Amino acid sequence: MAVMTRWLDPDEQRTWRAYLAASRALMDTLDRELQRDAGMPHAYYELLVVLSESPGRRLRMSDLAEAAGSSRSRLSHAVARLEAAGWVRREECPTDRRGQVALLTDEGFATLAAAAPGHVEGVRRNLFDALSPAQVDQLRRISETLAEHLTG
Amino acid sequence: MAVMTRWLDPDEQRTWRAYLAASRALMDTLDRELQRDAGMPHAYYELLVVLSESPGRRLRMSDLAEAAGSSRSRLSHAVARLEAAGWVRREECPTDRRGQVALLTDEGFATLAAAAPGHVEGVRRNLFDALSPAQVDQLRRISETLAEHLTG
DNA sequence: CCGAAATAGTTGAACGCTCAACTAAAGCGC
DNA sequence: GCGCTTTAGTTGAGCGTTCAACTATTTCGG
Repeated sequence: MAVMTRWLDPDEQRTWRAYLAASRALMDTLDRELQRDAGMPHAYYELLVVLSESPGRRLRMSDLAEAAGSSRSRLSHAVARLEAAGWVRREECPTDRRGQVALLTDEGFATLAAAAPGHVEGVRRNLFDALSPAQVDQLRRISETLAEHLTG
Repeated sequence: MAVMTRWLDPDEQRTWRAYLAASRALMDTLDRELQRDAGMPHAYYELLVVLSESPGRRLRMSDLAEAAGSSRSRLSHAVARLEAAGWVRREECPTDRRGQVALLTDEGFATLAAAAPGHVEGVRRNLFDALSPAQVDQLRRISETLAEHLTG
């Protein structure tokens, strides 16, 4: 059964290629800055942010994985690294003996607090400074739609 | 010298988090699909696309790196893999004895041709189908601005 | 020309992610 | 209560990327 491929039209092509170039450049830049200034990749920074905003600075592994859009395996490996760095600790979950709770340490919080200003500056410089307020609004709507479409 | 951090306002926060969630979900999905259907990550697919569109299906390593937004090191490793898979060959550059030319093989072209319809469908399903034509246009302008801002 | 600096590309180690396989504990059906 | 299935999380192998160090060639200043 030969189904015709709906190829991308020229506008879609341009959009897709520009999107790829921009998002790769943006994430590469932020990742490099964060690695240089805080000694961690952006994905780890995000985990610390989520933990820092959770009540008691702690979260079940599954909840942390979901909040960060991470697979369980990825999170296990990541938390192992973060624990080795002294930024996160694991504790047994009191209500489910299968469970583990990841907990941001004071040292982890301090590291995050030290890294945050530089990182926010980076996000500003590399993303928001280049866009008009209207474009920021458009990007928010587009991203929320896509996130919903992809994960919801 | 204490410089106040220009923190993100709530709208920027929302935008940034939605963008992160969406772009990660999108690339993860496309990467998984391409790995499953074509046995290669998205980054390698992009390299084959660039080569397939170049005159003689060949490009200097540096030019390929730039066209794909890749570091030289990344490209060296990638081309080594692609060569082992039989999809790319390396040749000496006739005009510069330091240089190498990467060349898409017939087998590489066939693999790309086989993978393309499924991948394009994936891009459509996961990206364009969720957006209105106006949003596609907005995303194109935003991405082109950002790509320019980040690399230009 | 000649030496210094720039450019092209590769390499290996360290690290992060994916995938599949695994252990252990809940939950569910009857 | 007793299996069966589902859920929580970990593990190790394999792969892709980064970074710094390295070789080889070319370019440029004088």
